[in-house]
Parts: sequence; C-alpha cells; structure tokens
Amino acid sequence: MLKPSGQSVSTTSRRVFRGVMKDLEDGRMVPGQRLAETDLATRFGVGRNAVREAMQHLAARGVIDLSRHRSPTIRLLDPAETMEVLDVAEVMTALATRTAAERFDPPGHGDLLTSTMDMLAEADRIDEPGMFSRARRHFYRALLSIGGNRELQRLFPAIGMHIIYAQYQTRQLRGIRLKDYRTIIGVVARRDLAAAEQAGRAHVDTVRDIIRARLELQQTEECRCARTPIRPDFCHTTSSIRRP
Amino acid sequence: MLKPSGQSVSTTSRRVFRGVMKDLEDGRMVPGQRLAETDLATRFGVGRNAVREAMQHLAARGVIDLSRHRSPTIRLLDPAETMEVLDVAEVMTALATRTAAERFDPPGHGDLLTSTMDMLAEADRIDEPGMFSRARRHFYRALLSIGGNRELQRLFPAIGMHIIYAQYQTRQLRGIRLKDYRTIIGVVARRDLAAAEQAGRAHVDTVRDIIRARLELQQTEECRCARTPIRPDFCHTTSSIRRP
DNA sequence: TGGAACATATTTGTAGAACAATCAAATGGA
DNA sequence: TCCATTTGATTGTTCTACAAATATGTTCCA
Repeated sequence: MLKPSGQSVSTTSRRVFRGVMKDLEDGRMVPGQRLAETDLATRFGVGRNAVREAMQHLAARGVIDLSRHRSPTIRLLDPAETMEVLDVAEVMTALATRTAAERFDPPGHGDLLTSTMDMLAEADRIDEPGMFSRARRHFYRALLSIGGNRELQRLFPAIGMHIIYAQYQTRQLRGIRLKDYRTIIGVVARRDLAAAEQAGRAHVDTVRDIIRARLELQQTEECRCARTPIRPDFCHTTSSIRRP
Repeated sequence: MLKPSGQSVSTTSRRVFRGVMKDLEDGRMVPGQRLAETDLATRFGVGRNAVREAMQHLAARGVIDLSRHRSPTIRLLDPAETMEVLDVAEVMTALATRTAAERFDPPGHGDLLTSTMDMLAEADRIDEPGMFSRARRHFYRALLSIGGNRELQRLFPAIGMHIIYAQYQTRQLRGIRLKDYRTIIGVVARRDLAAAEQAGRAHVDTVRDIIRARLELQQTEECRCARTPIRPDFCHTTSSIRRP
C-alpha cells in the first residue's frame, strides 16, 4: 500500500535509481556533481544499459539534468528555482495534509502515526546523519498513505525537495522541521481539515523564509560554506565518483 | 523558455517517448493497451535499449505501468484513481492560473495569449481530432510560460491528465473546456489573482462533475461505449501494435 | 608567458547478439 | 471438463562494437 505500482518492480535499473537517491540523501552525491555512466556501472556492478535506464527515470523525476554527450549532473537549483520548487511544494503539501486529515481513521492509522512520532523523537535524540532523512521520509509516506491519494503518492516525491534537502542542509532547518511535523501529526489526528491544510502550508512557508534569509546573507558576504551551492564545475573531471 | 532543460535533449529514446505520447494523444494507443518492446523498436526503427529507456521515462511520468516480465501497459484509471488525479490537478491548476495572473506582463505575454485564443477558436470551428489536443496543450504551455515557474512547468505535464483525456473523451467535455479556457485567459489578462485561482479550480471541478456523472451512469446501465474504460485485457496478446 | 590550433583520449549514443528467467498459451492426458 | 506439461514468446541483462561528440593535453607561434 505504501508502494505505488510503478515503484514495486525490482530490476537492475531500479537498484541504480535507488542507489543514486540514497547517495544523494546521505550526502555522498551533491547537486552539480557529474555522474559518468561507466563509473556508475562499475560502482553498482551493472551494465551500462541499466545505468542509462536509471538516468532516464532520474531525469523524469527532476533529480538529474541530461544534455547530449555530457555526463548527467545532479540538479542544482539557483535561488529563483529554489523558490519555485517551494511554491509547488506548498500547495502539494497542503493537499497532502488536508487529505490525510480528511481520511484519518484511528483504528487503521493510529499506530502508523505513533510509530512515525517515535521515529521523529529518535531522530531528534540520536544525531546520526541518515537518521533524520529516514524519519522525514517515513513521515511523508505515512501522511500520503493515510490520505490514500495514489496520484499524490506518485507525484509528491517527484517535487524537487530532494535537491533542496541536499543543497540547504542545516541544523536550524532540521529542528524546525521536527517541530512542524509534530504539529501536523497532531492536527491530522484531530481530523481538523482546515488546520491541517494550514499547518502544511505554514511548514513550507517557514522553510522558505529560512532559505531565503540564508540566500540573502550569502549574497552580501561572498563566503561559501562547505555544503551549500556547489558550482556546476565543482568536479572538473567526469569521473567524479571515487571507488572505495 | 517553453522547454524545461531535461526535455530539450534529442536522443533516440526521446523520439520513442514523444511517439508514444503522441499516439496516446491521437487515440492510436488507449489506456490498458500493452506495449511490447520489440514492436515499439521496429515501429520507431530503433534498438530495444532506446525503447527501454523511453519506458523508464514514461513510467516515471505515470503514463505506463511496469511490472516484471510483463509488457508495459498504458495506465488505466479506475473511478477512484480518476478522482484522485483530479484532486491533484485542481491544486496544481489553481497554482498555475494564479501564478500566470501574478506574472502576466502585457508587452511580453500579450500576443502569446491572443495566439492561444486564436488557436482555441480554430479548434472550435474545425472539427479535426488532433486539433483540439494541440490547442489544449498550447493553452497550458502558454499559461505555464507566463507564470515562469520552472518546477511547475516540469511537474504539471506529469499529472495523469493525459490518461484522463484519453480515457474520457467526449464532445461535452471538449466544449466545456473551451469555454473555461477562455475564461481563464480573460482573468489572467486582467491580472486578477483571486479570480484566476478560482477559475482554475472551477474548471477542474467542472470536469470532475461531468466525469463523475458519466461514471455513475455507466455503473447503472452496464453499456460500454466504444472509447471508454477499456479493460486491461483488451488486447489479448502482447503484440498490440500493428504495423502499417 | 599567453593563448591558439591541433591531436589524442575519454565519454556518450546507438544497435545488436546472446542467453537466462519468466510468463502465457497450447497441447495432451486423465 | 479440468489439470499438468510443454512450447513459444517476451522480458531482463550484459557484452561488444563503432560512430559522434566532448574533454584533455601538447605543440607551436607571437
């Protein structure tokens, strides 16, 4: 039920797809980075075809950019496009939270929410890199699952939030997210449609404000921190993935 | 400007992708139909690899369903999922119309709207099958172009409306769409944000009501018209595309 | 030294062969 | 008629091969 039909197939290209997504989530790949197909093939132990299929999937999902005779690059958002992504995320999140509140059914969905809550608490206590990402994903999957809208389940993960997560990763954002997620869980459990929609919208709005502030700060003082906006030519050669 | 970055590449798999989309739009392929990869390869004069890449792209876009060791099938919406698609379409369309109204700039966008208007009028007069589909696509592209939100330009065509167009094609719907599109163009040109958002929402709402009515009608009297809900096993064999 | 022009190496784009794994239909027996 | 087996067709996957384009490196000239 959590897996949309198209996702459940377990093929080789799927493995590459997931691998790249996971690498992006865990910070092993960063926006702007090039992905040479032979490198990926050896890295995941598959043929070039499988890699190319995965690239098509990733491109359709907005994770990478393709251009002829160039290595695919992980999408890098300029400030304007970052805001555009957030505008889309706002209405989609609002729909997700409202639908979840509308369809929330304690007997079926109760422990799903409590387990999500637990996972968020765990992520708050323990300070492990991948932990928070997993909790966040779990939260949204639970939300979408409760809502039961299959088209939303399909499209929501296609919003460019993955890129934003990778590009603007700060502790400040993480803390705010945790708080907002708890609020959302609360209003969904109360089945308060209006409050749920508002909470979803407000969350994205908060994230937007923080990112905007950071972008403006960054524009004035030209200091580039370790993890934020990486230039497209960050990796000068196409073979950008080092083998272990 | 009309083309998102990922779309502009012109490769062989891209040709297959476009070909399938066009076949769907023109009614040469219908929801539920199977797409054997060797058939597609010969039909488009390309290798199997290219077809498989295109299938990954189409699957990511929600145009086809993939399952292991089965020919891909064009997505077929049951009544519930049809409504779910429309729920997503509603908020996305509302965002599109509002953003267009917000960013509308007569000097730059004026003749884009008039040309769209002309095309819609043309489609209304002449009764050619592909004509209306082209006009509709032109309308939405213009809307998204005016709004300028690149993420929305990328995600909007990924909504399952293509399938709905193919599955619920009636003259009644066409007429209503034409009228609604003109209304939307009007309020966008007036830069009335609230009215634009409302018009977008109302349009999808109207479409939903009509489809719902048809589905209920269909449920009572079990008559299946020529073009509507085709069963998944419509094509009994996998080689469903006949060569000319 | 700086840069332009060329030559070479690397990478992508594409087709096709080959084979295993799996599914769907046809066949044949009870 | 119904079930089991076989057969045929289709997909999943890797490899090879080569053309086309890009990236890199080197040479040469001002």
